[in-house]
Amino acid sequence: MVVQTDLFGNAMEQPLPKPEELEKQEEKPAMVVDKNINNTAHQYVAVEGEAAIKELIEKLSQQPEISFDTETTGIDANNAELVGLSFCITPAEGYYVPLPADIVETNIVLNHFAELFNDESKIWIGQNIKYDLLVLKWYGIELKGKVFDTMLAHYVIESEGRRNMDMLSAQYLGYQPIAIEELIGKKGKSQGTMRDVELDKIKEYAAEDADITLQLKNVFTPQLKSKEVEKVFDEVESPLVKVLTDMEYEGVKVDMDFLNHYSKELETEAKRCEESVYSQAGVRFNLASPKQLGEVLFEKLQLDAKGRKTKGGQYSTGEDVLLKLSHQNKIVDDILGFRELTKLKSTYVDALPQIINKRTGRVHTCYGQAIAVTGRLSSNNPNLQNIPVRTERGREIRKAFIPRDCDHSIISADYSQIELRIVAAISGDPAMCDAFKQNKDIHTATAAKVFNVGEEDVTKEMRYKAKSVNFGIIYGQGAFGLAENIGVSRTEAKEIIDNYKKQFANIQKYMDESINFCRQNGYVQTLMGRKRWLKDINSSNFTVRGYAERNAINSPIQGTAADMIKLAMIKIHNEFKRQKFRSKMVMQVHDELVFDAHKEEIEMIKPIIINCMQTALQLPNDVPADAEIGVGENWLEAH
DNA sequence: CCGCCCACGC
DNA sequence: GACGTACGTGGGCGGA
Repeated sequence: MVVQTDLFGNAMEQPLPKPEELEKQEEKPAMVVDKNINNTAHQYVAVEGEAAIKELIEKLSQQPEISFDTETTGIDANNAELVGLSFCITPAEGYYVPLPADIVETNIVLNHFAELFNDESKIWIGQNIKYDLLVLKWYGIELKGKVFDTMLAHYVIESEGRRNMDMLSAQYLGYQPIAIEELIGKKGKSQGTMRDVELDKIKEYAAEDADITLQLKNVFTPQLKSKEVEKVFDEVESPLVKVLTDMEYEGVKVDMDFLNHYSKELETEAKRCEESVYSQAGVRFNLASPKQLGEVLFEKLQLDAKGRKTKGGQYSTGEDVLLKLSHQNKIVDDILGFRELTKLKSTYVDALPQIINKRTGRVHTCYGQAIAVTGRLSSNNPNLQNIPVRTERGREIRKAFIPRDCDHSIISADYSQIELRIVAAISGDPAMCDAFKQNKDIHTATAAKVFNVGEEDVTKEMRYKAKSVNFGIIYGQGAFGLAENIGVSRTEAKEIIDNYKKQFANIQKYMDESINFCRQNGYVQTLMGRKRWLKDINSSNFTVRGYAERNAINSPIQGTAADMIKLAMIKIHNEFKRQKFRSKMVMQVHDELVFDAHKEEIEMIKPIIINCMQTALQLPNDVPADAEIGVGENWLEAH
């Protein structure tokens, strides 16, 4: 890379691109993609009429494993209509069952499949099968057997990168599938739906999908074994699919009136901040534009001669930069106020009501199960994993997440300090393990060690600093970052860190071992054997290697926490089903689970939730996992 | 339409 | 002297 320097050869203050952007070249196995539907032998059959359908079902019922796919009218599973089903049990042979637009007629056809779908011994193979399960669930259909999701198989084999079917097919089969644009047109307003595609075309497309999925399954199965990721695939990701399907189906109720009211309040306050900024600046501009704001602050008002620049060449106007200017000019308070208020309004308060499902009056997030490289879930439409909690005005938004009716309450259960407990357990550090076994406040215990005082003499300041160090440890933070974070000199920060490493010697050892393991094996892994491959771990580039090293430290910690809560979710889901509770698990926020709980069941499910969370995954060195639980009439109250 | 900047969570 | 805290999603801006 080229380092930007000034006239004297000094590096300029300019953030570097993220290390992963530096070495973009992908080292994908070069497979020639020369196959497609036109040059590949195949037999795809449209199956219509009761007799033919029953004959197909008879054939399918003989098979232990069935690849299948749904064709629908849209990508939102909570609103999509079924257009057809495709099946494949032998490569290059596929079946497509069209379903009529008339819902009554469709249900008649689907009824024929009831017995097949109810067969607990079947394994259903799909690509992103959660989508299909969710669509079917809206039709009252539940597949009782196990699932094999090729997307999830690829996720545990290689957690980085994208994995849509077209890419997987090209990369692993050398086969270019029919593009969906050929059927419904290019993305945009004029795009049609699968409902309008003539049978001959949709038959080829749909059956091809099921066929490719089966072939991918055959490629991935031996790789799961050779890469030794069967455990996390079989015990974590595969059983989680149905849990997430049910959670997405349930959704969560959102108080629209509350949000609409709150929106007006935020509007008024934001306006006041905005006007105040303009009058202080002596000029009107678009305050929502960082570019314009930067010019006003650093050129017109001359707030700071050496304003930091972003990599786009603009003045940086992030919160940390502005806070350092706040002593120079009171305008900063109003700018930050405006930022907070408009962020809350546009991203949450105004967005959530728009995304409420008309059928259910609830929001149905979609969990990404094969996105985050560490093994965490992601959430979108809406993202329920970044609902504000830090500020007073932000927290208010949590009041909008409410139980389904007055017979229900919200329960929230969260792991306490789970990542630090994992650090203690994996490193086997005796001081830290003991602190958790004795259920001490970990940051106070850390502070006592680092500052060499009795626990009863730990001040708020010391605890705060120790908490920052603990946090930094998880992310492989250095002295610079710590100093920046807690507002001390780099020298003092370095002293704190050095003392920390002395007091918790095994943690340093763990970090070194993690990096060494990665250097030798090319990957790091979680307790469940979830792997992350770090190709840059031996890079000669300091920045690139440092990034990989931090990931080598952080990924097993964050990933083990992800394994643990996923296992807890599976346990809880199974137990709720077994006992036929009306209460439902409705959200996951990394270390927290939220329930729409029937009031009559609260006292029964509370110990079940806590117990499942605490025992989901036994940590080494007998470090206990601890979970806290609360009940309320909204998400904020339950916390 | 897409990249950038910023900000929210854990 | 450089380096500079992990993982995500999304809104608004501004240029193509």
